[in-house]
Amino acid sequence: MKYEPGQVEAKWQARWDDEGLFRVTEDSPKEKYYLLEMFPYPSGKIHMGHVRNYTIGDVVARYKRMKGYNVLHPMGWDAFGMPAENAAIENNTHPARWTMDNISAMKVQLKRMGFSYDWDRELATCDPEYYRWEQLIFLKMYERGLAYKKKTHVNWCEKCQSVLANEQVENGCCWRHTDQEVSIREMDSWFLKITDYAEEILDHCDKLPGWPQRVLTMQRNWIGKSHGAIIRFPVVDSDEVIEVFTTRQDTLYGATFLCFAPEHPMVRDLVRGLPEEEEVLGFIERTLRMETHLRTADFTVKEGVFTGRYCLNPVTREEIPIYVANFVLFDYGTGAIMAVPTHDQRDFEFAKKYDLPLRVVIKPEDRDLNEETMTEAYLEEGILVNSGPFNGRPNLEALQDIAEYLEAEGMGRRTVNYRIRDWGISRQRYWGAPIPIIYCDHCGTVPVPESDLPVVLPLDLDLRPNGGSPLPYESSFYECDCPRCGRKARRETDTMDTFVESSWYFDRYACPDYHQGPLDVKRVEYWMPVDQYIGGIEHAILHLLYSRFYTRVLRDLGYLKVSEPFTNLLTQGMVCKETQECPEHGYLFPEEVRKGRCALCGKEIVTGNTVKMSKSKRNVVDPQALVDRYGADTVRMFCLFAAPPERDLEWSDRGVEGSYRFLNRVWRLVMDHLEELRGAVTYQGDEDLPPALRSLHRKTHQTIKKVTEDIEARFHFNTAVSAVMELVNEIGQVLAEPAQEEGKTWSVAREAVETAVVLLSPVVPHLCDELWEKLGHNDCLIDFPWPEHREEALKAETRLVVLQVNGKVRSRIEVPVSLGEKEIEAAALADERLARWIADKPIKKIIVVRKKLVNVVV
RNA sequence: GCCUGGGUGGCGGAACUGGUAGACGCAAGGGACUUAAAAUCCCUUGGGGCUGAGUCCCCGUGCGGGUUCGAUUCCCGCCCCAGGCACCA
Repeated sequence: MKYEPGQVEAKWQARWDDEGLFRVTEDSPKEKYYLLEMFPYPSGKIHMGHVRNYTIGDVVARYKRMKGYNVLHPMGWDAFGMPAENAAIENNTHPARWTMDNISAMKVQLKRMGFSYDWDRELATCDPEYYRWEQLIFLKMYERGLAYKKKTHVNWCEKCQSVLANEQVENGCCWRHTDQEVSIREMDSWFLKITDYAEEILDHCDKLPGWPQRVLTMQRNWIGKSHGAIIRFPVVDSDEVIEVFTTRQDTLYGATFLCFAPEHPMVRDLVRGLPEEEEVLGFIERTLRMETHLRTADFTVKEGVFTGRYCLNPVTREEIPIYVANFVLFDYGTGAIMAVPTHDQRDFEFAKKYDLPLRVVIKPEDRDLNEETMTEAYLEEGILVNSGPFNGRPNLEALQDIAEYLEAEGMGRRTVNYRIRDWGISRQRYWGAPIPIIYCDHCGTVPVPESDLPVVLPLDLDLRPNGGSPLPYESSFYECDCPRCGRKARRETDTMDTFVESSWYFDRYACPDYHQGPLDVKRVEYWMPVDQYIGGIEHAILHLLYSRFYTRVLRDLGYLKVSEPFTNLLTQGMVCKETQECPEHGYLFPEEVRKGRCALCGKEIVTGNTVKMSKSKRNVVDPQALVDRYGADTVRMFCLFAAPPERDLEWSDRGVEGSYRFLNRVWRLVMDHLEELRGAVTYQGDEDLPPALRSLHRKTHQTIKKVTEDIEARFHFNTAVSAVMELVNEIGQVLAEPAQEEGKTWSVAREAVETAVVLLSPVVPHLCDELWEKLGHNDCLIDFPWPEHREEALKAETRLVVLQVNGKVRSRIEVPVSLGEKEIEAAALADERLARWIADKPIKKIIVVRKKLVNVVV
């Protein structure tokens, strides 16, 4: 009987479905285990990245279930977003239609992969039953001041016709349209106050031992906490005071000028009516037209313009000039800096360019610095000079004292500054959750009453061909009555960033059918936190940081008991493949290449580097085609076998063949000996065995131990699969040789074969369930307890000891396990080959490593 | 520039706490079976050396040093690749 993956897989998928095998409830006596993979955006087809992510998750889910946990393994759809709008415009369809069609198609594909999801908990974020609760949460955040509106300079993507959070800008371009430069616009936007939670989120980075260190490091750097001071510089001939943030108040006596960021609103007031006004405003306009990214880049020349105004250095009482400079960031600190050219390289370059004064205030212990001859800023530690009462003090020591002095004198205050900014969530897009706010000429900004939720996104309207949102043009949507005064009012037409939906979907999985509120506190308390979260490394900051923020907000709103959403995090690497390029036709899809030549023109193709699979490079493999050809089990196995999950996976068609061959081998191993195996009683370790069988029995239990450890401790499925391959190889060898004791042979073989099938079942569940049934079992393997190795079976009579002379391997001997160190040493010295190497050289030292190695130093 | 990973055969990778480098798989070559092919099975496969082809010798984990009886593993310096961040005051 041939292995027919198509038939086997259809049979078992139908059976799992019929039995509702993966449905879970909260009333199980078993301990809960919440396993989650990042939900997909319904783009139309699953890609290799999905397959890899969800296969890793499925193995863990099935393994944990077999280990006796009540496993929640849900799946849903991150269903709002711009691609739906773009596709809708292109294909003359509706985003809702496009999205729902994609969901159906991808659901079929996911089911075809045999993933063990509880589909009863499926949710789509574009469903009003989902986003109504998101709107409610927004209102509660608004009540608490966690959602607010402010004018900001925002990143604007022309293609999206939408604002991008700073975090969504990549290389100065939109993170979705990497060829679209981001420009700066002033706009009124809604923000969520993630900064209120920055300290807690940062602090708890230390309490996430189940997260990869590098993700935590990235998040810590993103939050960017620094201690410093805000120092007040009074403006000459004015009541105004300029506040600057600095972490280097120790250099305050050396501050010889001050710089504003071009965006700073104070600048316009300061220059009003001055002869410098025109030049300053011109400079600001020119500078702002450059994107922040480029403007502040390392290689950009530091430029600025004098405002014509001066302020007082609060400690030296000197009048110092005020500049506007391109390198000062408006969003960091106060948007203005004190410039200390002697001890900051940027300030130094600026001062040299505009011939501004320098004053050294820190000197190295062993020499003096000269302002006239310095060629760069002195950044090291040293002793304070020219610093009034602080002269002679080491600069780091004086940091605190100077801050206290400033506070005492009313010149400033100590402060903690964060790099992270509040989360801008306003999007001028259609396909998103409406922000539940109404603007009334009389009452101002009025929240939509809870009883009026959800504010439903209207579906029956025409999209605008240029890509902008139709909502501001749809009077039936924006026209409304003010909930306070009843007069005509206008509804907010911005929708929310889709990261809002993905910041709490994992909570909703606990109670997707709950209608009395966003979350059923009891059920959420049962499931949360997620025990294991699995997804791509590309979400290391944004999604994961927002989710950590949202979890705390929901906790403070009383919906959640936990602070951290994800106890353990596994970030998997990318799926890569080499590119293929035709000199004439450019990048080619794999199916456009025939025997190393372009299918279109016959020219020889050039094989390029191995890079992340992407449509633009055309180095993509469609999982569906592979599943059709080899079956889901083969695809699953290859994804796991080719590399450990955290590493990038290099795609190899040959490797897939290899996985398919192995599954065929397992199939034949069982089917070729089915009668004998079924007739045998599984060996229980209770009888004496001849050496070959004892070895197989030992291998069986070694494999159990190895596979369990590989999955449990480090998710190294590649080595787990290797271990089972070794076991299968050894079974094959034993069965190939003529057996001495038939009965015992089949008995031990049955134990080995069944073990291999059970251990492989999380990886290739269809094949294993089929073989399991053939072997005479009725239940699906997911309800079979994961095996435990028998310590007794691992024991051997002899062991290999490596013999070295001066650290080089010269011989190997088998010794009885019972031998002590002294006896092993004696056995080593008795070895002929070793003796040849020692010869008559005097033995200086003998090192015996417990049960492994003897090293003779001569 | 900074931060974080990584560099091991023809290829993907293994070696878990400093103890046999290259498990397992792929590819390649040879052989068996077959009219033939596919499939399957068996053997060889890091490089080099050798009147005694041996459970032989030398070299070998990016490069150069070091610690150690012993280093892919630890330390110092350097090179390269990938990802992230960047005038952070």
